[in-house]
Amino acid sequence: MEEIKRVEPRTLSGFMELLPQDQIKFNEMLNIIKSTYELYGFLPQETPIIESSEVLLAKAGGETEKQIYSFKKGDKDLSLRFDLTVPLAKYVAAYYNELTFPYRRYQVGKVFRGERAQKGRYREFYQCDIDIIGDGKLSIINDAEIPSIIYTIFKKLNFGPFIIKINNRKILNGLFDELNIADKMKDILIVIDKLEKIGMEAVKEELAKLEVSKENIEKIESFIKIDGTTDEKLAKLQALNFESEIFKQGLAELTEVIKYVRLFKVEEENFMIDLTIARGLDYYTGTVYETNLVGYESIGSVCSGGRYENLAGYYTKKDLPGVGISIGLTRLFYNLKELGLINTENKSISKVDIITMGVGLENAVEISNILRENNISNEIYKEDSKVKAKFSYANNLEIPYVIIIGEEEVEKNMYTLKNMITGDQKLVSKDEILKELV
RNA sequence: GUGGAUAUAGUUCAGUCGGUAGAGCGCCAGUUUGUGGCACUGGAUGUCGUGGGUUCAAGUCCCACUAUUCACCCCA
Repeated sequence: MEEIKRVEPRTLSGFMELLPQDQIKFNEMLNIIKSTYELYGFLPQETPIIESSEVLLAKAGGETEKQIYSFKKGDKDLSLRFDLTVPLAKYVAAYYNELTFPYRRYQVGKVFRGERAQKGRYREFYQCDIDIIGDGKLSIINDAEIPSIIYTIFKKLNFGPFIIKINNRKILNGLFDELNIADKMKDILIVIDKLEKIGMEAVKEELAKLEVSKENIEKIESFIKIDGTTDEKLAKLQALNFESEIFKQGLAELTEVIKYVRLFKVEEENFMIDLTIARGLDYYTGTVYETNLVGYESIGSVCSGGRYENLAGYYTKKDLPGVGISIGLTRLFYNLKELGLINTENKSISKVDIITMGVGLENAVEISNILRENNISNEIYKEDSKVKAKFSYANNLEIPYVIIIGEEEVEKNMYTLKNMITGDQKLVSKDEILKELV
């Protein structure tokens, strides 16, 4: 006999693979997210995992380009999508004439980033995106609807308290205008974004490294330290009396967003204004969001997004403003599991396992069909194994009911229904089984 | 890309001063041939990541490689 060279069955670093009990839970979360998106009327959208590099890298550069998975097939330069926003931009530009605006779509899928894998950070991960794209204009009220969707999802996911942090980039831009340091804005925002992680002192040190004057550092500090209730923060921002037009506009937008967030019934304890969130991504131009799980801030934002003024500028002349968010489900799932917040009690999908004792396979198929017609998931154990093994199968997979069919049952045209949790069993008819299980 | 750590059974890990390998869980069998979980009894399982070096002797010490992992950068 030829010897088979065995290969170690390993999975690449940075790629999540789950056992069935975890996958069941993961899919439940996925379903909650998708169904909630649809509850808000968002349309489903799919785009290819592979795109032409030219299309995908149209607006990229820097980090994105370094992290993207690219390869050649023949003479074609191809890349794996690294987010769902760029494919959305391409899609909207390509089908502009066939879409109805404002275009509200959701897309859930895997994206790829070739960076060093790390705790909760994967090279392949799920993003669950929603975006609302306007044709030329898009009401600010859309920016208030987004937190309401996040709110509904995290309420349904039921992993404990969470808080949606809301800010507006224009307020920050206005501040930098006011301080005459708009040229360093991008670097400063990256530093401010790290506040929660490294603390105020370290932020001040980093700002000093960027050659921000002492006076301006103090102003930035007192600005991001603005505290109080949501309404108090708005009032304090107003009281700054900044001349900057962009600041005034940002504040007006934020005020409007807060008003409608309340109208959308997001509870006061589940949202706040956080003047420090800026997001590294440079395409956000207005409202920005981050969501944290209260008590588990260290895992970072589990859902972020914001408003961008021009989605598809690299693909079309059309002016397409949008607002959207993305839930990083792979990271969220990983962190929740690490924290023990995921209870993976379901090891199987079947509610019933049908076991035969030498005879009765025909009866088994028949009752299996009937159960399925009544929407009861079930399976037949078909292997010629010992009785013990048959029951162990149901037990290991924690299938709650077993139907046993043997000589006695076939003769009487009855079934033994066993409850695997209590251990009780009884001889019953088809009708009684349905009555018990439906 | 930069810096640290780790690699032993299916899995989680122990292995002292260098002296040819262990535990829990899981798996298999039995107590129980129409009954799983619990309990008890028994059993199987290893190129000690790969290659080289030191040594009478290496899982253990040294070197290289590979893989994994944590942090930084950046981000979900």
